Amino acid sequence: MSLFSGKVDAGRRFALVAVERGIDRAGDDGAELLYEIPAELESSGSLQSGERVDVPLGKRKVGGVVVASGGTELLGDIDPVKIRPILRRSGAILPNSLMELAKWIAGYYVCPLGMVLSSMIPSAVKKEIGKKIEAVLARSGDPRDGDMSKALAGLVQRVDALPASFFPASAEQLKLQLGEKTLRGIRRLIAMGVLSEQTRQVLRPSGAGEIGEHSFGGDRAVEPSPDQAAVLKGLEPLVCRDEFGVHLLFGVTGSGKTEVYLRLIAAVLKAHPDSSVIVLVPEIALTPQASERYSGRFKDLGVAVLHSGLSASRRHSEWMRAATGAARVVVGARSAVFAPVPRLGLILVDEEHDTSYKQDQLPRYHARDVAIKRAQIEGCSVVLGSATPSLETWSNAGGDSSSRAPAAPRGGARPARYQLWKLPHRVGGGALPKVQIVDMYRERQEARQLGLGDVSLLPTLRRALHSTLREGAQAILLLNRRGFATFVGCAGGASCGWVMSCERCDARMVLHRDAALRGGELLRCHHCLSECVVPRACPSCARGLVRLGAGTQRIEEELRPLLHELALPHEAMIRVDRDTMRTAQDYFSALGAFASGKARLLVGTQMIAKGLDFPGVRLVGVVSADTGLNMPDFRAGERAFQLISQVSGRAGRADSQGLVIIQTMEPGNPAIVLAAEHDYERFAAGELAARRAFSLPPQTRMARIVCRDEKQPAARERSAALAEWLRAWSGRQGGMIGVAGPLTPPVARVADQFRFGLEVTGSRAGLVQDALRAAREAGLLKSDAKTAVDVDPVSML
DNA sequence: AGCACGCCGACT
DNA sequence: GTCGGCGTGCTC
Repeated sequence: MSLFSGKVDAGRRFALVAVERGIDRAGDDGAELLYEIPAELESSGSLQSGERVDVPLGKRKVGGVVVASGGTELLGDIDPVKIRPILRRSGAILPNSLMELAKWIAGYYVCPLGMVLSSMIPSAVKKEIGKKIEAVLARSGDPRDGDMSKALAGLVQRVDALPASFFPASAEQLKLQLGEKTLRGIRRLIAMGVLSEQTRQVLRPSGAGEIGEHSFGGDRAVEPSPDQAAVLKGLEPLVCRDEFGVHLLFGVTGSGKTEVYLRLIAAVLKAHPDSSVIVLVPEIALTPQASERYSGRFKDLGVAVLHSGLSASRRHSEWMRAATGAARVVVGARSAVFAPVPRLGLILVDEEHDTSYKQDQLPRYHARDVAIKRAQIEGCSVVLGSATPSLETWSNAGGDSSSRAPAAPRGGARPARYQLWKLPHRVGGGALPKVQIVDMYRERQEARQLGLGDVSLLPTLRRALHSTLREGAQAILLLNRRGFATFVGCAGGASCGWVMSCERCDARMVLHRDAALRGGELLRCHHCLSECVVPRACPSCARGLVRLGAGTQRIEEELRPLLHELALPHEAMIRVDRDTMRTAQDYFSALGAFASGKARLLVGTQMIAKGLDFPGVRLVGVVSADTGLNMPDFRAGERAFQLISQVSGRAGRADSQGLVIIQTMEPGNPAIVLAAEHDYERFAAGELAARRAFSLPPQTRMARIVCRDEKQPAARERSAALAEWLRAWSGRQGGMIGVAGPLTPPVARVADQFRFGLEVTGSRAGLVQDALRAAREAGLLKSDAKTAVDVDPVSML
């Protein structure tokens, strides 16, 4: 250290950087690392909090985000020789509001800050994909003297006549603008010093991305229905007011929620000309159809669409358009909640109940709750929309008026109950579809008597399908199960009992029969994705095998003869599930074929239940409403209700009334009966009463901790130790926290990892937070490969 | 996440 | 003796 070190240190600048790796030093939430800012890095302005930088970490270079910058006061007790310099600023920058949001997410969802920040910025932006260096020309000085031809002098004059904003421009652009045939004159001007050569960075998006961008102008503002007008009259002034507020738009399928969204967006953008609006939709609903409505209506204000079908460079450019305010409407799935708009005017969360808003990897955030927190930070409104709101949202909106207990606010937001707005009727007076429940026990007997054998499509659905297709209308069949058969076992039944299960998971393997396999069969584990061939006979007793439990492939096979009978081509039926829809493009083209009428029958999993609006659909069949209903998850009933309601809503829009046929083994189950009666409110009231009786969410708040280990005892012991510690902690706090576990999950082993779960519950989110924070600070709890912390889980499996 | 350091079993 | 197993902890 030099004699002048004091003096030298005084000028040195340092930055705290949250690096992208999973550094989660327990206790003091100082997971950030200190780096020195080289003076030359700040020659073009000082380094601000929120800027993305590259820093050295060990022997590697990693990305990170500056959390704070300052002088020697940041040094603290860190050994100064360890401090290394920041390598580069990448240019991307997160506004302060997003930095604050990131810190909240890191705390609330138990995740290192660096990881949260990393997931806020799309990888295409981090990798700077599509960024090109382009040579450009700028107007620089007067011509050096010397003899100049008349023509050249004229060219200089014409260059000077161009508006200053035209520069910098590429030589090619300038040539076109000046009407020159060649670049010769321009080259002369460069040589004379009239123009100077520079470089600039441009974003050149390439590849897929046209989806949803060809604005046909197909959308036109329609006169609002009386329902819509009433909601808009009340809601518009509230969302235009510059303050935090949460609203639930509860509208039946086909009630025109989107038109309300569009008008709210227009109102906010008009009231605040510097603001932008974020629209969140479930990934699967982000179709060209849907995004076109936004692009069409707000063409002039700029619409950025972020969906999984985008090329990386397109994603980068869309993100930048949102960041610069070039696009004032941002439409996207979950992660679009982090769109770095300069000023946020409103967030819309469509299909608010959709579980795809919850990220199932770190950080395990819920985009709806993050949206609410962001709106609170930025002082704007959130409008949640759904025909089947999550019970969390419904109770926060006071929809369940029988509840006396004040609802806990989501995500630790300050206690602001949501305002409830209803759209109880379909637009144009269209009727909700007629729903018929089919008792599968009864109809299976009928099917056998008719000589149909063991089929999945029972007589009533079969007849309805036949007449619908014969009359030229379209039909949708839902079965929320992929593959051909979910059960492959010994034909000997109970006398042998052998079942084909996965070697690495405690789960049965699913039989797939794929066109890609040339009619061949394959067993696949849906948990670890391993595959194997089907044994010729039972390996235990050499008897034959049975294939039970139908999936979408079996339905497809059962339908082939029907298509044949109706002289419909092979392409008239499309199967839509994760096996056939590998890319967003597959999905878009399938929907295109159905929209054009080329396809008449759509068979699929829940992928087909969301956001599609095809007026030609007259029949919707739910092949088995019981799939999912028997899941060991307290939300199974809620899920089933939502799925049946959503898919039913696809039937009979516009003028014709639709028919929905629901096949079930439990024709009396409230989730099914009330979905058939389109009675969300009664379903919610009953379900909430049950949740209260069992102290389940939304009555309480929950966090789930899953310990994993390839050795079963190790997983159990870690889980038990954590449970014991949490119970002791809770005891010291007066027993405010409930701890259940270690619990064996329904699938106790996945990919040779044994799992044990804990459920931490409390009457308020803050209590659960306190418990998690205490465990984290005691060094017992950190999110890593062996421990998963899931706050407000949406799935208990 | 990498990648070091470090403390116990089978080899030249 | 030493080579190397992968458990634990650090990276400014």
